[in-house]
Amino acid sequence: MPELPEVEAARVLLQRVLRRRRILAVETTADPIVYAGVTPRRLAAALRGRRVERVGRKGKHLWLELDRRPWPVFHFGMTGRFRVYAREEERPRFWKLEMRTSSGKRVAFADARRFGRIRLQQHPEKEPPISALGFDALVGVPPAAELARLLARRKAPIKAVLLDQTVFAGVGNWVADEVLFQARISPHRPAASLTPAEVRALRARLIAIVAHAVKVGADSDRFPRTWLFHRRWGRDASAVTSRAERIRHETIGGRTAAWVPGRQR
DNA sequence: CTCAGTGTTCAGTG
DNA sequence: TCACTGAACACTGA
Repeated sequence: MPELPEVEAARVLLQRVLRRRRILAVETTADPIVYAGVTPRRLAAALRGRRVERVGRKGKHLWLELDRRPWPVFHFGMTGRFRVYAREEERPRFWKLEMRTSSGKRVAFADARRFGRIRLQQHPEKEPPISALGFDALVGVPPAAELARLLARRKAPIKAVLLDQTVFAGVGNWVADEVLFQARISPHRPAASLTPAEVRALRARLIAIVAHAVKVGADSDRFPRTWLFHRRWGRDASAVTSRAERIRHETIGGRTAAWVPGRQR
């Protein structure tokens, strides 16, 4: 579930469970793919006994700020998630790391598909991949004039540019489609072809969509019924919006785009 | 059995 | 050098 709103929901959850608490015990698995450049032994040693001061996030990356560096950095890939529970038997399937806290709770990072990554870094925000990100789509969206300047240099389809994390950090496939749907812009439009009014609309919808999704804890049942989100899944040729407009599915920028030709120009 | 998929990276092309 | 495209990655679930 991991675009910015889902990762922010995880950040809030972890902050609630871990903040100002000590990590008493750490369990690891041997997964050389998800463990990116760090051994289970080093990761456990870095975490055990540490106090969590706060939990940080930029784009789709999340990290724990401990009372001593280095810090663990998590990327969720397609299927990464955190779970909080009380007993070992409740450990989620595909768990990669479990921390037990001074409150007795357990926190695990799990990832079925293994596109997720766990790193150990001295200064996460100053090192790749986080240092290469653009503005954060929740707290860092620039003024319309500056955003227009960024887009003016790009001739790729706006859908592809929205997914470019070096520009819009945190935007993923469903957020990008939702923004273009609500702003009434075709995903095929070269980014540089957007008018100033369209850039303003795109910016306003991005801010509103991300803010709402975060406010409801990324619980999609609480997204407005008019959102494309509820109807975009599965390449269903008969899919329609809440106003009975036909939804088209096609590959743009290497991803499935769901959009409404009758409404997006 | 086949295919799509909430993401990123890398090789190849122009 | 840079922007862009498409394949590859690993695995589940429909």
